[in-house]
Amino acid sequence: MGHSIAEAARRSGLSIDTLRYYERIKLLDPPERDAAGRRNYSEEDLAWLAFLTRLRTTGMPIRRMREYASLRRRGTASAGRRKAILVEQRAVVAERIEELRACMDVLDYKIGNYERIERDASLVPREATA
Amino acid sequence: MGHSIAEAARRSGLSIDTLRYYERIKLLDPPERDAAGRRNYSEEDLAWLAFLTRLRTTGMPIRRMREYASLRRRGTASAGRRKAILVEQRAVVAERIEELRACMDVLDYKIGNYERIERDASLVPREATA
DNA sequence: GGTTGACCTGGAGCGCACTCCAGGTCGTAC
DNA sequence: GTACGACCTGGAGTGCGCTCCAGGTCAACC
Repeated sequence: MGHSIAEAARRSGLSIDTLRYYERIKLLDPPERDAAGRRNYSEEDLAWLAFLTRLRTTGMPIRRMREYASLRRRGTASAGRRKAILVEQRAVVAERIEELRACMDVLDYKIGNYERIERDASLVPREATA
Repeated sequence: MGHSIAEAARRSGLSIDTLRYYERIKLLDPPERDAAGRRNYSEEDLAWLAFLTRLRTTGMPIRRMREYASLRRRGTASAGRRKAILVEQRAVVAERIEELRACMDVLDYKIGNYERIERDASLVPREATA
């Protein structure tokens, strides 16, 4: 019923190697194994994986994700600490978005400059041939 | 008149080591030197450096920045190629912002869950003592 | 029963972007 | 004239997040 590592990789967008690596470093709890010792990921495993990849996308370092993962293992008592981590990360993301927006403005300005150069370049011949 | 490496570092927010490293890998043209062989950064050097750090903030890999830097050295003829790089990077940034926004929604959802847990936790005792 | 292919393990290797270090040279302040 | 601090060089080292590899097991299909 569960999912092979190949399928978990496909669904999460991570490589098979990365899945095993995440398990080694305790980001992922070891999934069930079938009779032959092959990993068998549950839907819950995949949901957790999906959340991890979100955290990764926000730029959260693995160290911090491990901290979150270990708190999760401790159950409800750690909910406050976990929430604090997410709230902090939310602030990090908000700031990052602002940074990127500022950089985008600079890019737009520079791109505008290049467009002006192009217009000038196409103007000169026109004047020359007028 | 120029700026020492310490001051260039302070103004750019990079470390002295990073400035020398950028020069080694040809991101930065070698600045002037004073009589004693010490680097002397011009305003123009600092402006270029400021732009580089913007590109870095957008997540552009050094490899690509080097490409841009080398085009710049070739002068006006390379303007089209340089513009193309910036336009592409603009798209990268726009996409990244969208990704981050999506992740922020997930974070908000999760944070909301934790808040619900907190409310429930403070509700139970109230009911118990009622 | 042999081949194939997906999976397993432990461990080495890699690319990136720095960061640090040893050992040396200058110029200024005492 | 010497102590100090800022700078210099070439090269080694670091931390992160994977990624790859050798050598092996196992189940299924021909």
